Parts: sequence; C-alpha cells; structure tokens
Amino acid sequence: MKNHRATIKDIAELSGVSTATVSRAFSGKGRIGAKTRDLILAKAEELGYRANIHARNLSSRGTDTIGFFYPSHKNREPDYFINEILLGVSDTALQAGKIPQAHPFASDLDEEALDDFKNFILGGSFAGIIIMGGTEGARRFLEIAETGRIPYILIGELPGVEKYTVKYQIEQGTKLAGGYFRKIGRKRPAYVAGFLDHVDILKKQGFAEGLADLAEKTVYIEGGSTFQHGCHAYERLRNECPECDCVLCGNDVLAIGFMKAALNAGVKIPEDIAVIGCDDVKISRFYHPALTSISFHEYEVGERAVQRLLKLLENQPILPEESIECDLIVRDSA
Amino acid sequence: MKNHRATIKDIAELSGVSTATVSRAFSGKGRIGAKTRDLILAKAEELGYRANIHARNLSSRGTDTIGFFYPSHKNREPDYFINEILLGVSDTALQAGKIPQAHPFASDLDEEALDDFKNFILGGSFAGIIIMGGTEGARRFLEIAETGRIPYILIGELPGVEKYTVKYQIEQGTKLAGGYFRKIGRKRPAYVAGFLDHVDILKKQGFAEGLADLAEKTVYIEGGSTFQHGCHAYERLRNECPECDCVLCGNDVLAIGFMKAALNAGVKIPEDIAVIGCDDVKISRFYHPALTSISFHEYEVGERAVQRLLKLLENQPILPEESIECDLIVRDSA
DNA sequence: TTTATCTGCGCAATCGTTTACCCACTAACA
DNA sequence: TGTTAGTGGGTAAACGATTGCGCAGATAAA
Repeated sequence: MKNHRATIKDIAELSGVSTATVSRAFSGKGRIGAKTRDLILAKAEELGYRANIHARNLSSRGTDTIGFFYPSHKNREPDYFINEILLGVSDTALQAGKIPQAHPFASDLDEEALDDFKNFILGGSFAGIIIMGGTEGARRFLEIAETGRIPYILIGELPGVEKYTVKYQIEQGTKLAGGYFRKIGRKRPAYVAGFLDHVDILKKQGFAEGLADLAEKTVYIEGGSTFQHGCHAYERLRNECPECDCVLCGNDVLAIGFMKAALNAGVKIPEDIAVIGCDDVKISRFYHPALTSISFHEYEVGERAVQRLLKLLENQPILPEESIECDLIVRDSA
Repeated sequence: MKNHRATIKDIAELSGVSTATVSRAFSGKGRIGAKTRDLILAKAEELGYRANIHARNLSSRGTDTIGFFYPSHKNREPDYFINEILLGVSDTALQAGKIPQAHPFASDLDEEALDDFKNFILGGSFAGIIIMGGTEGARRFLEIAETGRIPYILIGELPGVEKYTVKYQIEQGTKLAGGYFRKIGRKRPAYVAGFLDHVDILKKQGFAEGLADLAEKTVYIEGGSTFQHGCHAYERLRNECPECDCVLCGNDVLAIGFMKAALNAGVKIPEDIAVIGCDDVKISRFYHPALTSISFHEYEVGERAVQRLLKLLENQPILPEESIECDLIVRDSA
C-alpha cells in the first residue's frame, strides 16, 4: 500500500495516459474522449484520489475562498448581529460553490495582527473579501484589498467609501422608531448608545428626525454595547431623567440589559417605559416581554454582499452601492 | 510599475542573491549572514512582498490551518452552545499561530456535500481538524480524517470512539440538576429533550440518577431543540402533567422557550415551576428571570481541544481522552 | 603552512497541478 | 488521392515557494 496520497501522476500511470489528460478528465476543460475519461475517473475513485488544493491554487492562480472580515470586541459577547450577516454570507457563498471563511479582527487592531492579516490576504488566500464596515479597523482591510487588487465588498458605512458597498438603512430605521414613539403618544425619549462609532451617529440622527418636535428633549446615555452596559444605562436614566417614558437602544443586547435592570426594579414594560432595540436579532423575540426592534434584514445583507462580490469576480458591472430595506418589528416592549 | 505581485524571485534579483537565500531570510531556517538578511528584508518591504501561501503550502507539504467541523441544523437558530466552543477554539488556535476555520455541516449530510468535504479535507486544507461529536454526521468526518491520516480531536461523545477526545461531563451535569431539584423539595420532575441524539440519552440518565427516588415519576417531553419547541413543550406539559413543579431542558434556548410560554400563561417561575437549562449560554443570564443552567465550560472545551490537537501535530504523546468539569450555575429560575 | 571546521550562499530538484502548443490520426469532401 | 477539419492526447513549461547538497572562502587548530 502506497504511503503517500495518490497524485495525478499515479493515476496517469495507472491509466496509461499523461497527467495532462488526467487533469482534463477532472476539469472538463479541453478535449478528451469519453472512455478515456471514464477509465481515469474509475482509477481515481479506486485510489481515493483527491486533488491537492494547494497545487491547484498555485497552478491556476486562484482560489474559491471568500473571506469575511468583521470587528470583534475584546470583552466579547457573541455578536448576534454579525452572526446573522455571517449566516447569509455563508449560505450564499456555499451555494455558489465558494468556500466562506470568517475572520474576526480586534477593534484595536495592532500592527502585528494587521501584518498577519496582510500576509494572509496578500498571500493569495482569497478570491475576494467582504468587509464589515462601521469601524476604522475596516478601513485597514480596504487598504489591503486595494493594494492587492483583491475584489471586495463593504457592508455598511465607512466615511469616504462609496464603491462597492451594501448598505442597510440605519437612519431610516431609527427614524421609524422615533415616529413610532410619537405615534403611541410618548413624551420623553431617551437614546442609549451602542458602539459610539459612525453608525451610532447615524442612529441618533435618524431617531431625532422621527421624533420631530420631541427630539430636543431626548436624553442621551452613552457607554458601550453589552448587556452590562444596558443594565447601567437603566440606572443612569433613572437618575438623570426618571420621567422618560420611551427609549431606543443602539442594539438589542443593550436593550435587553436595559429591560432586565428595569424589570428587576419593578418597572413595567411597556406601560412605564417603552423599549425599542436595533438589529432584531433572534433572541429578541425570546425575551419576556418580546422586544420591539428595528430589523435591518441582516441575513439578506450578507446574501447580497456575496452576490455582488461574485459579480465582481466575474467582471460583471455592478452599481457602486445597494441598499437593503429596514423594518420596525413591533412586539411587546413598545 | 510591475503589474504582478512581487515574488521571491523579484527580491532575489533586486538583492543580487538566489531565491534560496531569500527563502532562508524569511524562514529563519538554514544559515544566512546578518547583512544579507537585512538587505533582503529591506527590499522585500520595499516591494510589499508577501509570500504566496499556496506555493508555500505546496512546497512545504503543510499548512497552518485548523478546521473545526460542527453540525448545523436546517431550520437553524444560531447555536449558542457551539458558538462558545468555537470562540475557545479560535482564540487558542490564533495564539498558537494557527489559522482556525469553522465549517458547519448539515445534520442530514448528503453524499454530495460529503464529497465536497472530502475534497476539501483530503486535498490538504488542514493540518488537523476538530470535530464536534454527538451526531452521526461526526462519524463521517472521523472516517475522512482516518483515511487521510489527518490528526483530529473529537469533542464530546461518539459511541465507539475513544481516541482522541475532549469530553464534557454530560451525565454529571444533569445529575447535579436532579439533585438540586430534590434538595429544594420539588416532587414532580419533567425533562424536555433537545436533539434526541446520543447526548440526550446521557442527559436523561444523569438526570434520573440525580433525582433518585423521584426519577420514576419523571415526565418526558420530546420534540426538538429550538425556542419554538420549548414553547410547545410547555403547552404539552400543561396538558400531560399540570402538577409538574420542576423541569430540566436539554438546552438553554429550549428552556427559554419553555419559560416564555409559561410566563405568557401567567405561571410564576420559579414558584410554580422551577426551570433549569443546559449549556449556560451567554443569553441565559440575560433572561428575566435569569436562567439556572448547567455549564459545561464550553470555551474551555474548545481551548483544550486545540491544545491537544497541537500536541498531536508535534507528535507529542497525549492521553486518549480528557474531560472538562461541569457546574450548576444557580440563578433565578430554579 | 597544513588541515579541519565552520559559515554563507548558490544550484537545482521538488511539491502536484494546469494549460499552451503541437502532433498524429480519422473522417469528410472535392 | 490530396486537402481540410476536427478530435484526442502527449510534451513541457509554468505557478512560487522550500530544501538537500555541495562549494568556496574564512577562521581556528595543529
């Protein structure tokens, strides 16, 4: 029994043909007779042959891998929002015969880590990449992709970048929340910030628009984006503005933390205070009360990003940006 | 300006040395003079050189990639349990200079998908792999790894497989839950099943042990492992055994679904019915009431799996199996 | 000075594919 | 019968690294 993995050469010998022919039998490219091909495939099966992936990629100057890069925070809770996008990315890539690869990067990306990523990306690991925007770290990946002339798609916002992106309607979304609070007759709004980045600014703006004349009374609480931050935000709000009767949180986990602290304090939701979250992640509907939230249709965002990247890879023309609709999903918390 | 990516050859020419020397400058292997090396590194920097990863892998017959294969269910909710393990795997791999790659596989793995995985794994994509056990799909991956002589570590249980695994103490864990229900004086237990696989059997057994004389009165509800299943489980339990006063659920999301339905029906938790979940996933502490759950220390499981795989890769001897302790984390639901 | 040891580096084979190019053969047609 | 087209498949050069071997020169030991 051979001790090494069967190669194309072994099959060639066994079938009495050249390696070129064997290669053609598998690739379908080039001309080859039907019986020769069948013979080759049979022998290959027999030997349990599998093409060496490195050799293939080297020789053909390409790969089927698509990278997905997203920020991951140090003190991390799972990021349910990005998980949804990732799901969309993975499914779509797989369906197209591409191999998805997820790579989190630290939000405080140091030079060393960045260098590893450069080796990785510029070393030819990816046919194309998808970058999660919103943070400055994302910009570094854009730069890498640019210098390596690697096709990429940006998801979300990054100031100054217009090509090629898939956006979700952040301002539109929070505007819906503002409008909804008005509609149900709330008077004193609050906003609890998430990551304190560019995205947050847009969220605030949209919220203010939706609130219209109520906007100027808005109380802003800042801190962070985790469950704990949400709990603290409630405590702070109770001190700073006990009369607030509705709150929009920068993400769902934050909203859940807020609700948890409020419920513990005996507050009734939504009677005493109405709560809306952002992202509409899966767990929001699990909560009691079920969280009203703004859905940016994350899965679809991931899906679309891959679809666009695929076109880029095939040199098909695409619009510089596309946008996915958002919705307010009303449940029990507001 | 050159249009192709700089190669080792370009640098060799530019520095007036051979490609062998350039390679040595980067790898640190072999002998090389200090100034030659510095010169080479400088030129490389200048050209923005990054080693082609495919060429490297082909030439050196190896790769730094570690694969993580886990079952993913069709109608999927994010699997918070596996997410935790994955986090442990990723962090540990990265620290060791390896590149982690996560690959979900459908629980009803068909031949075609399996063949893709074979190409992938046997094609040399991985230095070693980590396989999430518990389902029969996992066995197929073991087989692939065996035929390709690829080092692997199995996480959890798979009947008949003893080498090399990292186990978490399933029976021990649910036994704790059973004991706890006795201790707090509950009389009529129920068990809500998760995936209905091998793992579930162990959970039932452990639970029964912990319940001791209460075990025979246990009501078993089966169905699935999602939030929805949890909701239905509550409805069924109310019909089948309204006097049940404590329930163990096969996983946390199931438990949360159960609680949600119960709370909606006006039931008090834990007063009317005490609820314990399995896995102690992050979201469990968010819930209101916070869920009491059995922690299998998933992060650590993932961590340990990688540590063991690394030893295998270095041909260091390791024990056939190791086991990670479990704990009952008491919160507010029981 | 001679011999042994060590250091730095080049030569060239190798890893396992893909693919451009070319040649031999068959079939068809005038 | 000679020309043309079309088919099947071989030859060999890539792809971009790694690495065993050996050689020349420097240094140390005798």
